[in-house]
Amino acid sequence: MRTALYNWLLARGSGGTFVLRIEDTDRERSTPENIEQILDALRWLELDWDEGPFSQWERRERHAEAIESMGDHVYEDDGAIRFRVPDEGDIAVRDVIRGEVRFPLSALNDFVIRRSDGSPLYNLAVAVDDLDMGITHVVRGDDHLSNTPRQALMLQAMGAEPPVYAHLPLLHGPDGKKLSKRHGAASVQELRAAGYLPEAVVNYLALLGWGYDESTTFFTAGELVERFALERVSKNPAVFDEQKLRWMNGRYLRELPADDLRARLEALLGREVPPAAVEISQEKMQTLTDFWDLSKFLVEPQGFDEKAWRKVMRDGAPERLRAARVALETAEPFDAEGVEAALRGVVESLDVKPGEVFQPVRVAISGTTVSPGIFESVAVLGREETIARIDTALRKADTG
RNA sequence: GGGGGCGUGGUCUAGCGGCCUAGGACACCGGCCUUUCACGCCGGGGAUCGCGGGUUCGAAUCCCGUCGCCCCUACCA
Repeated sequence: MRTALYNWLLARGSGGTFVLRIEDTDRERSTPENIEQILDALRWLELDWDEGPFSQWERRERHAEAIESMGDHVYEDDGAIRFRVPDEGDIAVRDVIRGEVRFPLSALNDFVIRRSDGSPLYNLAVAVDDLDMGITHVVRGDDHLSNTPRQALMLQAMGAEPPVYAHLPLLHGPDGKKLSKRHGAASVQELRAAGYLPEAVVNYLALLGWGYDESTTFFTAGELVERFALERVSKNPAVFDEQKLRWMNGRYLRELPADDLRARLEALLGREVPPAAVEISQEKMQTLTDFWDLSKFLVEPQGFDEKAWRKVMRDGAPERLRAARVALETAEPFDAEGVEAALRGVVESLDVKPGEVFQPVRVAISGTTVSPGIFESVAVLGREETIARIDTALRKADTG
C-alpha cells in the first residue's frame, strides 16, 4: 500500500517497534473514505497495528514553517515555492531492499514544493510528515524510488535525518499491467468478497516478492512476523497469480474446524447454512464462494442443468433412477451409510457400473453432475426431499 | 534526452564463487485412488539463470558492456 495513507502505523515485529508510514498505490489524494477502506482491509487481514494520527494536508502554518526552516534551499517562483537542487554532487538514499542508491544532483531540477495557491505538493507533505511523526521506516512501492532523493533533500535542508526506506517491487496483474485498486489490489476487499481467507491472503502475499528458504510455503502470521525481513524482499516486480492463491486458500479452508468454517460462510453469505452442508462441502471448495455453488441445492431445489441432464439421463437412466427411488424409500437408517448400502444394492442387482446409478441420482437432486459425495448429499437432503426431487426428475424424463 | 531501478522454466520464488548435471511451489501432462468434481499420493515435460565479453582452476552468483521492461524527470500522487 502506498501514498497516502498519510498516517502512520506502529508495527511490531521481531526487530522491536518502529514507526512506519504506509502509502497506498493510487495516485490520488486520500479521501476519508478510501482511508477507511484501507484501514478496513488491514483490520480484516488481522494485522497487528496501532493507528497513528493522519497527516494534515491542510497544515498551512506548519508547511510555511517548514519552508522557512529550509532557508535559502528554497525560493519563490511566480508565487510558487521551489526547492533549489545543487548543480553538483549526489545524494545517497538508504534502502534496505536495494542497498544504497546514489542520485546525481545534476539530473534533478528545482522542484515546486508549494503551489502558488498555497497548497503543498506531495513531496513536501510527506517530508514534513516524516519529520513531525518521527517516521523511522517508509515502506512503499518501487515507483517512488526516484522521488526519494527529493524528499531526502528536503529533510536534510530541515536539518533532519531521512528515515530508512524500503521500496517494494510493484505487483502486476495477469495482463501484465500494474495491479491497482481497480484491478486486484483494492482487491483486499475484492478478495474478501470472492471468498478468500485472510490468513491465506496474508500467506500468499508474503510469498509474492519474498521467500524464506528453498521449500517452505506455509506460514502462520506468527511465523511471518518472526521470519519476514525486508532485507530479503526480492527486487523484481511480481505477477499476481490468482490460481495459486486459490490453491493456497483451499489448503487453509480444509484445515479449518467445521464450525469455524460455517461461521465464516454465514458472515460472508449473510444467511444461515446447515452444518451438515458445510461438512460435506469442505473438502471440495477452494474459496468460500465455492460453497454456495456446491451446496445451494441442499438449501433449495435447483433447476436441471441441460448439459448435465443430456449427459446422464439417457440409455435407461430413468429406469435406474426409479430403482434407486425404491431402494431409498426403505433405506434404514437414512444416513450416509444407510444410503450407501441401499444404492450399492441397486448397483448390484442391476449389474451396472456404480456411476450409472449414482450420477442420475446426483443430477436428480442437485441438477448438476458436480456435487459433494452422493451418499452424504442424499442423507443431508433427507428421505422425503430426495424422493420428491427424484420424482420431479422422473416426470421430466417421461415428458422430455 | 537525462537519472534511477529490475532481468532464474508460463507464474511466484531458492540461490550470495565450487554441495547447481539450477532446488521448491502454482499451473500443465500421465498414473493411482474413485460415485461426479475435487482432495491426496506417485511420476513427467519444461530454465544453456536476458545477451556478449572479462576476472577465476571454477560464475546464476564478481566486473564491464549491451538489450529489454518499469519508474522519476508535473504548481499529480
